[in-house]
Amino acid sequence: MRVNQLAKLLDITPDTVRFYTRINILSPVKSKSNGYKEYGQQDVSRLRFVLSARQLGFSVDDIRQILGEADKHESPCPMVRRIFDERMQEFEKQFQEMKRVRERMRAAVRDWDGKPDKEPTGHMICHLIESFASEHQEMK
Amino acid sequence: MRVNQLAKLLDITPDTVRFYTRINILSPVKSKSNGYKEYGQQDVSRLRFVLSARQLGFSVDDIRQILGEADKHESPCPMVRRIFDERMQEFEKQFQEMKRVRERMRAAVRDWDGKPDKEPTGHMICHLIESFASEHQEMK
DNA sequence: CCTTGACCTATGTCTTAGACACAGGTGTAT
DNA sequence: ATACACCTGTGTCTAAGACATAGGTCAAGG
Repeated sequence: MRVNQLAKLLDITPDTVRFYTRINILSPVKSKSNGYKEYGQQDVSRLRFVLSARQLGFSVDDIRQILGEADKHESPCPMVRRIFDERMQEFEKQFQEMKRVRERMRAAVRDWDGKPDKEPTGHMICHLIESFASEHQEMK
Repeated sequence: MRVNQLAKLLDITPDTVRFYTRINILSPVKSKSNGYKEYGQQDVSRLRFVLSARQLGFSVDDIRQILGEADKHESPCPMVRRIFDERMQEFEKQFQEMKRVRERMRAAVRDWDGKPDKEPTGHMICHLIESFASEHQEMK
């Protein structure tokens, strides 16, 4: 099984497969005849695992550690729980930040709807952005 | 005014100021005596503008274009409105994706709460992740 | 046998918006 | 003169792939 076939099987791009190969999460064998990488069943299930973990917010580096633990025949579950708590906290923080930005963007749409365009002056670059900023948040 | 002082004034890190300097958004003059960069009032207002635009979801490259337009004494407002619509669409898409991930993470917490840890087997790396994945989404 | 053309491959570089590490400079107190 | 805290510019690094490039493979057709 070569890179393209594996990618299609799991509905990802060949570049993603190549990426995981490059960082040694997948270990295909190099064909002697043409240098192409041949992926086996082991790679398929490893990659499936990687994709599942990515969907849950684990970083690629997290996954590397988890795989390393499993490769030593030790249960990765405690590590998984611990890392997951961290990632979830970080994710929540980012999510709340995105919610704030989203509200700000929506407020800008409302604010700009009736306003005209203007030429830049010596102390104004774009009055839309600058007047919105001075109205909607404290500047120093 | 040097990098640290400017950073403190606008409540950002010196590295951020250096970054905008490196990409020529800010243009301090190099002191002949010690090679330090001296920022002027122009840089302060430019940087203030950059920060306001960043808060609204514009990319640094967007801001570069907007500044370029204003530097040519043309109104950047039409460009600003156009780019903003794009960014808002992209942002919304990302936001919805994050909402989905967030729900998935919460479901995983509930799912894992009662489950025990397990040793990895030949076809299971971490049963928490893998059983969650097979229950909660279609795999191929 | 050769050649076209479609498709495939591995490798190297690029991306964002700064953060970090480093080596050395400045300036004040001793 | 020296010790020390703080400051500076420059160079490198980050995450998770996407993209560009140069070349290889293989079946259809001449």
